[in-house]
Amino acid sequence: MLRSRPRKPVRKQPRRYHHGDLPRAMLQEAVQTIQTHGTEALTLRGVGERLGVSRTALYRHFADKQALLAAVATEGFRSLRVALFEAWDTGGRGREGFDAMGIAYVRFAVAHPAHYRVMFGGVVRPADGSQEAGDLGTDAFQVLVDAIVEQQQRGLVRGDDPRQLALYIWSVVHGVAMLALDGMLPPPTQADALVKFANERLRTGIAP
Amino acid sequence: MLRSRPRKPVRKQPRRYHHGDLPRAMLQEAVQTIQTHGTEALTLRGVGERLGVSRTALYRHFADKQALLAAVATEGFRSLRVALFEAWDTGGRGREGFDAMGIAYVRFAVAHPAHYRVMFGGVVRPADGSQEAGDLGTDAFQVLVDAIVEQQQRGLVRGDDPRQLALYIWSVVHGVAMLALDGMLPPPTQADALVKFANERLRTGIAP
DNA sequence: ACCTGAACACCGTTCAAGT
DNA sequence: ACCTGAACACCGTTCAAGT
Repeated sequence: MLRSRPRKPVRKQPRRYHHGDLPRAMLQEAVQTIQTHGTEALTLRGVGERLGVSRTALYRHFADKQALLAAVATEGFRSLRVALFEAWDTGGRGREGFDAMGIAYVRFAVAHPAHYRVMFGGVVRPADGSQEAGDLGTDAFQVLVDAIVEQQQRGLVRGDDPRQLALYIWSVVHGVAMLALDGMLPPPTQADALVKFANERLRTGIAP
Repeated sequence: MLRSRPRKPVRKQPRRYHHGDLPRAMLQEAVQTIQTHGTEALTLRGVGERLGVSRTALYRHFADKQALLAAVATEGFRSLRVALFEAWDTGGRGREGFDAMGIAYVRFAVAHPAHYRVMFGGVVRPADGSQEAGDLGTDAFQVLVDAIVEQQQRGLVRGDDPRQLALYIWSVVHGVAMLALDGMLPPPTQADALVKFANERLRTGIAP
């Protein structure tokens, strides 16, 4: 709608080979389709059509639709990892940066809801090519673990196992993100408010 | 596999009308199919076939596949609400019961992963008949809010807005559940361990 | 009212064939 | 190697017609 790029490029010339990086083009198309029209609107035939390529050409680069979705998930984890580290780093690598990380996490999910669901929606099975996605998920997770360790060294966080602390905190932001995506937090700014509240509770606990 | 019930009932008689509660039968079939073979294996044609009913008969009771999935989600929220209240109530409606609630929540998700994903996977859009599902989600949520209020009255929980506290705690258990479903917590017992840890952190906070 | 078969449009995927 | 059209099996959904 907001894009001026035409959906179906009209070819007056006879169909020619797609010179260039077709796998990358497919991935971009898939990500964009999911972002603007939802995952259920993603069809291999549509991707090929919009790229001016035959339907079966895609199978040269991705084993099947699952593999393409796995690549989409991988791309998402890569972006998420970058966003998290940036928030942590520019936030001063302390209490403030950590809070910024939480906000950045939820904002990423809210800004790319369908993409986020592909990353965590169970579409990517542990069986098929999701190992890469899992590793990248671990990479994003590692940013969180590192941030915790650094805070522990500064005496900002208690000395529990940083991996378990990270799992706990990931659970919180992931949970907030999912609730936001499911519309459980009516006003859109409510998500930020909940993250802020969650950050406070994470620090001081709920005991009176 | 473990069931002895035949997949495709053989009818030697000419097809007869399905006397009985077809909507309920459909819902049960859908829930069972999702539980045992995954959501992607759920097809209206298959449901009809297994029920000994024509494909189009289903449309008399559910507008479309989305509506059937919405009913599945509703059923899930109902079960979850029961499981949560039971854990809270038999746990003594105190600190122990509250911890039991958290464990019960995650166990429900782990025991019915596909069903849980239908409830929270965004399949049920806010647009179509998901209002009932949303209301039931609110019902399950209310159990949590009530538990918090009761603990506040007993001086077990600080006097914050119980609704926001409930959202926060729901985020935690929901996040743990999703991570467990995505296989981020390798050993299966790891989920229980994380919930236990989360329950502790919820009480005392992560500040040193 | 409730159910039926036939038909439509649309998928993912495969395959023999082209350059 | 990379791409193509045709074909196959399988969906969700609609519709005129039966009881």
